[in-house]
Amino acid sequence: MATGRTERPAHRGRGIPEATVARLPLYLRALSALSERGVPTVSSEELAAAAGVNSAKLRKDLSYLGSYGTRGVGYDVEYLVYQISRELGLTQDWPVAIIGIGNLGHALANYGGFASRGFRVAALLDADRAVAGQRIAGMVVRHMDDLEQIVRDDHVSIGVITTPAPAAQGVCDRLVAAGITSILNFAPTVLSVPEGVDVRKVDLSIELQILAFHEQRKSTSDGAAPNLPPAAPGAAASRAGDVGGDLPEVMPA
Amino acid sequence: MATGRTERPAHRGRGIPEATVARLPLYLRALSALSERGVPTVSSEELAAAAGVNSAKLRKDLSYLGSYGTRGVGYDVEYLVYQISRELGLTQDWPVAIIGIGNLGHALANYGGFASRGFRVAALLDADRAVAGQRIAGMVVRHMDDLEQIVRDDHVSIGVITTPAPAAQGVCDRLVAAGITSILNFAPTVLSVPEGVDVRKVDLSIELQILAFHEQRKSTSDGAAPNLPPAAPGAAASRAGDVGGDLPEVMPA
DNA sequence: CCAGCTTTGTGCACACGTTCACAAAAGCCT
DNA sequence: AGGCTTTTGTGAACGTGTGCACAAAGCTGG
Repeated sequence: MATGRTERPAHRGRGIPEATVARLPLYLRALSALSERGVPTVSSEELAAAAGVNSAKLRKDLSYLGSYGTRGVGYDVEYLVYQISRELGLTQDWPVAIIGIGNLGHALANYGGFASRGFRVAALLDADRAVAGQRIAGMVVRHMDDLEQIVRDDHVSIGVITTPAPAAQGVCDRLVAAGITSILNFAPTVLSVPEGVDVRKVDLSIELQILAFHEQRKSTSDGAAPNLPPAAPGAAASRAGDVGGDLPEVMPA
Repeated sequence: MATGRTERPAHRGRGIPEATVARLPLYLRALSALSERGVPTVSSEELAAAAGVNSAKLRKDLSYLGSYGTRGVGYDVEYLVYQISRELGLTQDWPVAIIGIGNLGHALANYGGFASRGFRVAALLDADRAVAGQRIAGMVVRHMDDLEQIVRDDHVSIGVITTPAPAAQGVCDRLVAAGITSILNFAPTVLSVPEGVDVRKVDLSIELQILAFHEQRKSTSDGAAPNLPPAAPGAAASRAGDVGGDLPEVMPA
């Protein structure tokens, strides 16, 4: 969505659909597991099951990468691991900086899943001078003042923001100014960035709210009557007067 | 996707598109900020900017909830906060259990964002008896043995899995057996669940890989030549023999 | 009470994503 | 060598999501 290349005819040649890109890591993980078990080849049906998608989708996804795979046999596991890794850019090193060493930043610094697949935690930073200087996961936490220098010297290419929400935009701006063009944001805020910078968001609270929505649906449709009379259309207008009233408690009655 | 109601004509009446549901929490957050600043009304243009979406999309999203909003004026902030909250099911209490108190589970237990909006951490569980019994975030960690009883007694409705990957499916199965139908999974595994159970996945490693993909694109299209000669079609077949070779290092040459 | 301005709600067209279903390719067995 | 089986790769139909553009609705000022 942030990647608005002007001239993209379709997805012929080098254009892989965004939805496909988002699934490649899933396939890669399943393939890695097969590889470790020494499985030499896998069919689209088996791999799809392992990745939790349907097989037609998997085949179409893989077809964007090229015509790997052998009809009547399946896909060579090792070869496909390599092709997907290369496509995702995992054959190179991606130094990552984590900014904001609170509970979450601390956990991420220690998180094993980070280290695998070319992602290397190159630096930990915090704005609090009491935190900077501490050793975490074998690294010394640096102070925010050194951000620009660290990005430059360590060739940091991805910034992970785990600060409190109010600080996130400021940190983001500094990262962008320092040349970072890929940001993973854990702070519950919308970050605004210039064209060409990719931001991905991980938001716990949003995920829970989506779950709650579906959960509510389940319980209201199973037996209990939907807890709202459709509230005559036009109610918004007739009610627009009582601004400032504590509607949340009043309306539902 | 998991919600496969047989008869859903379109989105008239009570059917809100999934994409819209995913954005409602965003709007809600923006609205809450406005509410705290005492702003009484907001236009679709302003709210859209605050939520980082375009205004037509926002209006269409809100129109699924009903015809709140007043032409020529905008939306009443408080009223809309309430309507979205109700639609998402946030007017009720959602007790959450966190299973797996490692780095991440520990961080989540202390995470403030959890507590807001009706989500309440009702229990922390771990399979390790050395962890069970510890006090974290003011709660005593319970042992996995008590899972079923805790779910029942505390009316837990959402399970958060923060165990290592190999343990996740087993925990998931026990949660489902105990009656949980909403799961937030942080373990890097595909969980298989019966129909009717919703699973949402938060996967750090996948997000990083997607960023890496785009980052790679940026650098290869800026100047440097694409680092692969298209590798004659049919190569997969001719190469299918050398299984077991360390292709990853060999192929790129 | 009317004219003009603002802003919502939505019909429509288009883009993107998913799934079906099948021809083409490859291996295998007799 | 030829037919049978398996499985890929993809054309085509369908469904979902996005964005434009505008009519309808409401407010305000004269």
